[in-house]
Amino acid sequence: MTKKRFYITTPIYYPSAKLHIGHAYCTTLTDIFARYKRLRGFECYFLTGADEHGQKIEKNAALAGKSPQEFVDGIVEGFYKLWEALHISNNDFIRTTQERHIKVVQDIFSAMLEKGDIYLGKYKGWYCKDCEAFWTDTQVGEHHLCPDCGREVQTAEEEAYFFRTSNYIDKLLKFYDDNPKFLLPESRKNEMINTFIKPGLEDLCISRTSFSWGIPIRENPKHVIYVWLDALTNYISALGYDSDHPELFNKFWQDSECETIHILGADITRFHAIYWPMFLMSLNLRLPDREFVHGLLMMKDGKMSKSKGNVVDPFPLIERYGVDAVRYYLAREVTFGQDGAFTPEQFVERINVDLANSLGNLLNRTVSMIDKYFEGMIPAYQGQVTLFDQGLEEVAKHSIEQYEALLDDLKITEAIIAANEIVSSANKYIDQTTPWALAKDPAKQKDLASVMNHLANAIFIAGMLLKPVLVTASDKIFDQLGISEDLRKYENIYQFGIIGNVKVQKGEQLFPRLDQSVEVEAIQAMMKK
RNA sequence: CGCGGGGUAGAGCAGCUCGGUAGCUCGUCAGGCCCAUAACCUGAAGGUCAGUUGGUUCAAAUCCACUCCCCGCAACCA
Repeated sequence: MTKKRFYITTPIYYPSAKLHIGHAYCTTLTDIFARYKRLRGFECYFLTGADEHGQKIEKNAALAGKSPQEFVDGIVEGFYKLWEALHISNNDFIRTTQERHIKVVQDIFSAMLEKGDIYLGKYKGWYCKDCEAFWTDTQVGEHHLCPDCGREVQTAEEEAYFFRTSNYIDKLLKFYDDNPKFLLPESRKNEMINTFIKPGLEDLCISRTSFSWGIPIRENPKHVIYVWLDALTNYISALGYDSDHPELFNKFWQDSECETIHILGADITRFHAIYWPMFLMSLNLRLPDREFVHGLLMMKDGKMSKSKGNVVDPFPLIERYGVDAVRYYLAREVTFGQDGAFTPEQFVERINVDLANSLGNLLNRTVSMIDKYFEGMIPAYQGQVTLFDQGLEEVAKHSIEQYEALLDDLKITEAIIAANEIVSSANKYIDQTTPWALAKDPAKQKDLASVMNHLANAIFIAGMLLKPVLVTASDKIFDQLGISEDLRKYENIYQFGIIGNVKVQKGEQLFPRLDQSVEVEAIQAMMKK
């Protein structure tokens, strides 16, 4: 069942405005999974990117007095910076305006047209003359007003190409049945079937003539490809599908030994779970193994939106609290797969409780004691000496097992909780073994040595399990424990006691405790900007 | 009857898939410890799990039905 290679993707984000913490959420969680797989020695190809076409971009660019390309270039520059700040380890970044992508989309269109899966029809919708834009029923609302300019809209129709979904509905339903783990959480599958397929799936409109910022259709250049056939194709065009260099595509997409995983938000589930498999069927390509739908990070007063002025920009958070704290918060606070809310109070509390009080303080007190009692030298492992040694080792073993099973299943939040069990058990272990008392008794030196060794090893394991999240702090932990480069390998956590006979190197506090009221105010100030 | 998610101690959440002592973090109170980042450890108070609803069962937070309330989506805002 376990595959040896992984291909994991985020959606490609729309560069009509700056990214907010919701984008950071999705990308960070995907990154954690990619790093985890690589840490365990698997090849993992991680893709993210930008979806740069469409009317909204065309319009925003005009407003900014730029060409669409100049406009998106500027915004995408911000994407790069954010991913760099978050230490996102993507292997590639696809932009739908790149030549490598455009050609593939045009070829795919041609192939589907020839095959008869695409036909020319009429698109009917609400049209705003002033904005020269089509809108959907829900966008115009009961009063049929343009969501942009507020003027009244009229029904209108234009010539457009459609993808014939009827050819693939039965195949798709069978695919769902044959692959129960394709779409997770499972409730999403029912939603797809009940909401969209059962009532009668409409054909998908895939071209427009009302604007020009898009990939032109070769066979009929007054049309540009509209959204999803363009956007979804990124997952394979980035790998070199339909190019002179299909090596990555063969290795990470077509090879059944590679597990392909799309991470996406609930709002675009339909496109990924219904149309994308259909497109791939039409092209006779392999389908993704898993699509994982994550929840939305909401603000206390509802969904993040510019009009509410409650958008959280991740940059100042990273600047003030560090990349590890922000990544940790995103992964731990909200259960991956469910909706959650961002609040400054919870942000500060999470970091203080888990990172400062538990993990940071544990490292600090351990290193201090090793300094004090053994002149900085971690004693060698000598088996289970004190009454509590076995218990701690068992917790570590259990945590590792849990962590791996959960993370393999994309249960990232739960996996972190499993890793944290080692930390809290170690803190308790200190109180149980009372090393300061052992230190006063010459007959208890062996016990004391064992306690210090167990603590160092427990912290090593916790640090390793958290490494996909704490991209800089884990190495700082290992530095303080004096663990050499060649010992910093994931497989070493299976051998409790491997750390020993090395000199610790006390450093700065890993995560200084934050002042709740000061920091909450600071974050609130960031949100107002 | 559009679709989905949710209503569990003062706050924020887990548990519900596979029914059977209601768990975690913060806060509060009491104690311990002194290695440590006023951190760490122990204990206590506080909830009968939206519904003075119906059903299944020896037994329901957990399954079924109904009702009420909140949120998201509704065919380009992760």
